[in-house]
Amino acid sequence: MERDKDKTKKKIIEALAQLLAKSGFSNIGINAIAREAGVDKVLIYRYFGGLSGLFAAFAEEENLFPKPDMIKKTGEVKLSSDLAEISKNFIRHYCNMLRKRPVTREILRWELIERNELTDSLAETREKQGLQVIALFDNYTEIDFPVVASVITAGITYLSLRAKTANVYSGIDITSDKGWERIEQGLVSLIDKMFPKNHLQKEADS
Amino acid sequence: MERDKDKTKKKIIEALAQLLAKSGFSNIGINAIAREAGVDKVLIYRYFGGLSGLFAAFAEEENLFPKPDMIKKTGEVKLSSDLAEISKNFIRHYCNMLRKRPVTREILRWELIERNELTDSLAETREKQGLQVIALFDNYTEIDFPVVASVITAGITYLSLRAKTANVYSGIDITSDKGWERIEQGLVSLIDKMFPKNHLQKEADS
DNA sequence: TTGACATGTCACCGGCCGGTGACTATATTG
DNA sequence: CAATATAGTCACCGGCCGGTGACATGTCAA
Repeated sequence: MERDKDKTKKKIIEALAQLLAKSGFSNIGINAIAREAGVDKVLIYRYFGGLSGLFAAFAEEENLFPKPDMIKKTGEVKLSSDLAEISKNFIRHYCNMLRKRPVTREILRWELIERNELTDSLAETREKQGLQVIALFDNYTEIDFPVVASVITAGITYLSLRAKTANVYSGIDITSDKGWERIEQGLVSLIDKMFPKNHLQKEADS
Repeated sequence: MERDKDKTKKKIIEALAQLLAKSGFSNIGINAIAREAGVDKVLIYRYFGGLSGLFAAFAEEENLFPKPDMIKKTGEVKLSSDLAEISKNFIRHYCNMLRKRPVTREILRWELIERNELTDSLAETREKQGLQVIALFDNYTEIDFPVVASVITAGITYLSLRAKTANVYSGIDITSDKGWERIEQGLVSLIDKMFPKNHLQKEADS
């Protein structure tokens, strides 16, 4: 008997992360978490008030959806470069972030099935950051930028989730680093098409 | 007692569709399906050999992922218009198809979680059709078209699934017809950017 | 030291699950 | 009519689930 409440709480929270990374949300339950943590399930009720409370604690604890570097701590956006560069950086950051965060992916997966304290919390931060970035493009009206940005990030999200149950999507390898470099690169050139530097230059390379 | 094997089989298959549309795949199980069909569960084992067999039968029965009109029955592709027009038509078809097919959406959702006879069957037809369309753009090398097409269709898929648990994605309304018209329109103008008719015309409207 | 409290253990409940064996009722065929 | 195959019913099993009450054990303060 360890008799250390804080340590036990931490063990439980880490067990949740472990379970998510290992087998996704489908097997998440009081029994499974307690088993994984090597702790009696009644403690989950006592310390967190059940699954919901544990989810809330987990959402606060972990850095599930880090802000891109371009968004400073103050929430201000670094405007050092043009819109195309901002877009490219965001895409690169988003791809890498998702690729190296299995737990975040599992929660995004979960989010498509049901809502709970965890998914809601993640969805909220994501929505806020998305709006923040999109706001930069307010005066760019040649295309419906919010729609395009939404579809592209949604597409990246989908492909990163799909990689768990498939290797290929429309011929694109979605499991290897190489495949993801191709995806990033392809999107980057799309961005260049969307934001032509100027018409003269465009005329020149034809 | 009805004593009509074929009718009972149909009842079971339809119960599966009903359940999927009603409450998604999470509640799918022998007991639930039998209950929904008003039939004893042992018949599912006898007639289909269990869930897997039922899934296979269901996949054959239903038209879960209809081909777009542009792909004729022979598999040939109608080349009546230019690449931009083909892309736009495909996007429109894909959005509408997903929006009006709750069962297909549920299976796509399922596909992100686990694999079974149903999800594999749907994934296969989808992959084939995707490659067929993308093949049309083989000689268009200005951008990595397969990547862009994959990300866009993946994005549409994600947003259509996400609409079950959220109303908004980066400020875009993803639940109403109006919101989806905006998404279609936004992508259509993106396509126009990707396939400029010619440089003279492009120069003219600036 | 002793009592009170916090921490952790254990056993049990009802409910749903997938799966199966034994049964009944109907239809068919000789 | 009788024998047999087929369609459908029913009861039961073990296992896992979420949830709870009763208990044991350690800690700390009066």
